Order: sequence, then structure tokens, then C-alpha cells
Amino acid sequence: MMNARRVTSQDVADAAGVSRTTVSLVLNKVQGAKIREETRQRVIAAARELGYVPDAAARALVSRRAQIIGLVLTRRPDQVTSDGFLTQLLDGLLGVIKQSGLRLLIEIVDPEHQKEAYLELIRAKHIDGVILSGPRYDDDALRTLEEEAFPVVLLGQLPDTNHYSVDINNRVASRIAVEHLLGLGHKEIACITNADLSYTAATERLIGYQEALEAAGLSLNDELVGYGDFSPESGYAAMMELLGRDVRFTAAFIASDEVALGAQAAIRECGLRVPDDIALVGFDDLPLSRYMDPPLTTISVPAVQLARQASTLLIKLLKGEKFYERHVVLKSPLHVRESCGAKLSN
Amino acid sequence: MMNARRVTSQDVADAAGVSRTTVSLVLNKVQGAKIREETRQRVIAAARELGYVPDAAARALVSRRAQIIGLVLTRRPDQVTSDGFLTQLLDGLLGVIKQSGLRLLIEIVDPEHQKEAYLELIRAKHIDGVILSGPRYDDDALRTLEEEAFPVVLLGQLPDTNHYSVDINNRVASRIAVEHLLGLGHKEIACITNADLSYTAATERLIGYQEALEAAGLSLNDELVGYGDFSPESGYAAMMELLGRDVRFTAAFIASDEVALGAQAAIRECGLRVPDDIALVGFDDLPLSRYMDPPLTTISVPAVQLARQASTLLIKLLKGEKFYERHVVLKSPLHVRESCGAKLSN
DNA sequence: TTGTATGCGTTATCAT
DNA sequence: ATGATAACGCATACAA
Repeated sequence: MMNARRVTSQDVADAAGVSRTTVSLVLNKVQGAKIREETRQRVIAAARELGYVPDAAARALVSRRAQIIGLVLTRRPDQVTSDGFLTQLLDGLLGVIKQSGLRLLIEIVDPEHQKEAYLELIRAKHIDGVILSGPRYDDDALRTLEEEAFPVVLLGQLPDTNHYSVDINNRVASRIAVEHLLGLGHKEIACITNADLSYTAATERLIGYQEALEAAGLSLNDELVGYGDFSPESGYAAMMELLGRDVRFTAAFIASDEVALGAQAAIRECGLRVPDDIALVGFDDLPLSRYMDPPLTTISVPAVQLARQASTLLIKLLKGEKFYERHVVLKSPLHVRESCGAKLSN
Repeated sequence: MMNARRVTSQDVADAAGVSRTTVSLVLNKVQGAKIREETRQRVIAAARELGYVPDAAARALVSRRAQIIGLVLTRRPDQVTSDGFLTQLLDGLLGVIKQSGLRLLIEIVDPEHQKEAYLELIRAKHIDGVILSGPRYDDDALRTLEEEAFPVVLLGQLPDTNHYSVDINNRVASRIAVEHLLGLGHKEIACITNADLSYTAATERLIGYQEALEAAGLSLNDELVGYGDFSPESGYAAMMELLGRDVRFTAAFIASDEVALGAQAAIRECGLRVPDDIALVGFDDLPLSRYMDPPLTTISVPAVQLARQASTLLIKLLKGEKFYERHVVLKSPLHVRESCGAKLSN
């Protein structure tokens, strides 16, 4: 059976013997409208009978609402390939967005070439609001959106803007992670970033590392810093490079569990052991981290919660509710497992 | 600066001193239309000047194309939390979809309660086509869509339908995985599924396991079968249960690397070693699998490629191109690493 | 309580 | 080569 012509509200109106207005009033449950119960039922029955579903485009055109939320990711597609943080965000986002009858559109923008490309998505009114994960310092589109007061919630933070944000305190969390290693007696602590430093979170985490060292009277040694890029591969490569350098370290703070996974393998392949030879602290507390060997001590980022709160906030914004708590900060405690071992004896 | 009224094609027309028709003709690069070069330039300049972006809803309404592709996932949000396969799909999908000027909408439908809910998305013309990952036997919506000839590409397969599909041969791949273990001398081989058996891939993989056993003159022992549910946790729990049962096994085929990650940890926590006490073969070859300890031998599923081909195919379908190769099957070779050890001596 | 008329911003069909 | 004008399907102010 081929699908006949689309069924429109006119068809429903005809079938129920009323006007399109009445159909609209009934189906949208408009408050003020007084419809006789009997008519209401007839309309509903006709709509169900005909399998009527309002046309999204027509509705969007007239209501000026697409009923779609955009999740903007500023990276290359290949950088999401092994992103265990993203799937957690999707869990949280999809749950609440669906609950509200909205939908989620994923937009990925290459920060190298077209980092402001998502503005077009907004200009075209394709989406009603944006959740942006992993803001970068060089994102001028975000500043533009602030001027226009377009509904945006950041998963992360961007200095010098006043966007709504839901995040953890990356800097403090990193300090705590590194202080844990310091507390165990480590003096030579390497660091591998979670991403390149144009991402605000990457910079903040690196600063936290530095602050912890300085607070302990140590200073940052560039030779002990490696750079990750979201993936285990990047962690593997960075750790291999660190191990190949002429510097000694007994511990490493790796600002992403995904990256830590690769780093740990590199350590293993060099014939060294975690935590005996090198103690490890990660960041994110991904589902997989508890299953690493040894289980990874890491900063526990409540990713699903962050996503839930961000989307809940955005939805309120879309409804016109004003919020005065612009920056929500969730707790991110250290989750101690076995990758750090015991206190050093010497 | 607050945003003024949206700029419409009328504004551009006025600014360029032409009609809306001309603006549309120029901006959409309509082939047949003969526009004087001078006029063309003036229109383009005006559009750029005013920052004109066509309204998505208006365009969708008249063109009957939303320019959006839907990715349908039939599971609960919490089942995507640690799905390393999904991120690979996103990599492939986002890359080619963006290339074509389309967008990706993610729809998740709880198979328990509303497994046909995504039909509404289609009826509302919210999306132009569907990519469905992980079809289930009980998905009646898919059968309906087939009757309507709505553009659908399956990442996976659904028997008794003729939907376009891009997939691997799950059954044969599983046989190969298990035959690898048999070839190493293992006789008692456990199995943990990747998901519950309503997912066609899960059933196929289990059948492959069974076929391999039977071909080797062994028979399936229900006591040796556990059930996973996408996550490492489920693999951990399933393996713990198997180890607690009164059955012996020297190897296990785990039909998902994500699940295998948890299973491997369970083995370790029971004081056993991989591969010495239990050899392991996984399925998927996720980016993380190479970094497990020991690196996991697994079936290499070209997830990014599957996604690329599926979306490329769907886009062709949307353009009206007909394809006669309805079922694309990609290779999924066994990737041997260290989780199986050497041939058993006894 | 229900119907009529109008507008949303585009594209497409005709004229000119 | 360009411009009027009519859909597209819905929601809503206003009439009845």
C-alpha cells in the first residue's frame, strides 16, 4: 500500500465536520478555548483514525520554534571516534530532551577550518537553542550569540562571556588529583593534557597541575608535559614520548581517562608497571576506568548529570524562564582506585 | 546590539533592487535560469551584506525536504553511556552527512515501551531518511516503513524485510572467532552475548558460536552462555556468574569488546589470568581493545566504514538514485592480539 | 463554541 | 532576463 497524499489538518477537519481552527485548538490543547466535549472527542477520533501528525515544517514556520536542540561539538569527526565522555553526555541529553518532546541535532564543526559554522544552523532557525560541549578560547561565534541573547548553555566555560554554563571546576579538580600524588610522596610528576590548549578545559586542567606543583614548592618542567587529543592513541604516543625523554618521573596526571588508557598501555609495553613504577591519576571517571588494569584512580566527573542539568536549564530558557544562577558547578571528587599504589617509602 | 527582525529574502530583494524570485534563483544556483551576471553579483553581495540565511522551516515546508537525517537507536538512554561503537558510527555519519549539507538528528526509542515511536518523527516529516542502528526482531515500524518505501538504511539486518542494509556477516564472524579458539585446542568455550537476543546481531552472533561448536562436534551448553547488555558492567556481571557456576571453561567468546572489558576485569578479580587461565576473543575491535591488558583478540568491525557507506547510500536514495545492491556486507576479519595465548599443550 | 481570514518565508509556475 | 502570484500546512486574531 503506497502512502496516499499526506493527511493534513484540513482532512481531519473534514472528517470531524469542523474547521481547521477547531482541530488545531483541540489537538494543541489550547487552554482558553472552549470546545464542546463531544466535538473534542470527534476531532481526536478523526485524527487518530486518519493517523494525523502535524507537519513539523509548517508548525515551525508559524510558531517560530523548530522544537530541536542542537548539540555542538567543536572538533573533527575522527575525534569523536573513541569519546567515552560524549556517550555519557548523550545519555543525559537524550533522556531529558525526549521527555520534553524535543529532539536533538548533532552538529560537529571543525575548529581548524570553520569553527563558526554552527552560526548558520542558528540563523536558519534550524534549532531553538544550543548546548555546546567543550568551548574553545577562539570561538567567536559564542561571543556573537551572547550579544544576540540566543539560548546557549555551555558544558564547560568560556572566560569573558556570561553564557549559562554547567561544569565542574577543572582547575581545582586537577589540583586535587595532583595533590593526591604529592601526598603519596611523588615529586616528579608528569602530565598529559586531555586535548590541545585551545579548549578551555584543557588549559584549566594544566593550570591546576601547575598550581599543585607550585603550592608544593615544585616548579613546572616542560619536559614533563605531554599533549593528548581525546583519544587513547594520543595518550599512548604522548606517554611513549615522555618515557623516551631524558627525564625521570614516578607518577603522571593524565587529564582524560580515555587518554590515560593509552598511556597506561605505553607504560606496560615499556616493561614498566602501574603503580609500582609509575603511579597514574586520570580525569573523567569513565565507565571503562574501573575496568582498567589496575583500576584507575581518577577525578569523577558526573557527565550524565552535567548533561541533564544543562539540557534542563536550556529547556527552561526556551520556555522563557529566567535564571539567575548562570554558572552551575557540580562536584567532581577524586575516586581512588588502585593505579596509585601506596605511599612511597623513600 | 539586539538582533533586529530576521532578514528575509524580501530584504535581500529590496537591497538588490530585484524580486524575491530572482534572489531565490541566484542563491540556489538554479540551472535553467538565465540571470545577468551583473544582477547575480548584486544579489550575492546584498545577501552577504545583510547576512541572509534562508529559513529552514520555510524551505522545508515548500520543498518537502527537512535536510535532516535521523539516526534511530532502539535502546534506553543509559545503554548508550559506554557505547564505543556508537561514537565510531557518529564519526562516519557526521563526516559524510555534513559533507552533503545535511544534518543529523538522533532519536532514541525505548524498545520496552515505545519501540515504534520514531514513526511520528517520520510522519511529521522531521527527517528525510533514517539510519537505524541495531535492528530488533520486534520492530514493526520497520516493516511499515518498508511498505511505504520510506528511505531507510539499516546498520544491521532484519530478516523478512528488504530494507537497504550495510552490515558485516555476524554469524560467520562469530564462527571464525570461535574457530580460532577451537584451533588453539580449547574445548570448553563460554560465550557472553553483546546484547539481549531481540537484537538481530546478538542472535546471529550466538548462532555463529553454536555453529562453530557443532561443526567441531561439540554441543552448546546453556550453562556456558551468559548475557551482556552493551556495557562493561554487564560483561563483568555475566562473567562473574559464569565463574561462579559449576562449569569449567578455558576460553570465552564475548560478542562485544565493551562487554569483554568488564568480563576481563572479572576474570582478573577472581585471581585468574588472561590468556593463561582463560583465553578471550571479543567482537568489534573498538579503539580501546588494543589497549586492554592483554590486548584483545577480536573481530574487527569496520564501524566507521559501515557508517560512511550507510549514510552515503541513504543520501543517494534521497536524491532518487536507485540501488540494486540492497545488502552491502563488509569484511570483518579476526584481529589476533594477545588475549588467546598459544596453542594448548594438553 | 466554532469558522474566516491572514501570515509565516520559501520555492515554483506562469507571465511579461 | 525578471517579476507577480500562488501554493506549502499550520496557528491565531478576530468575527460570528
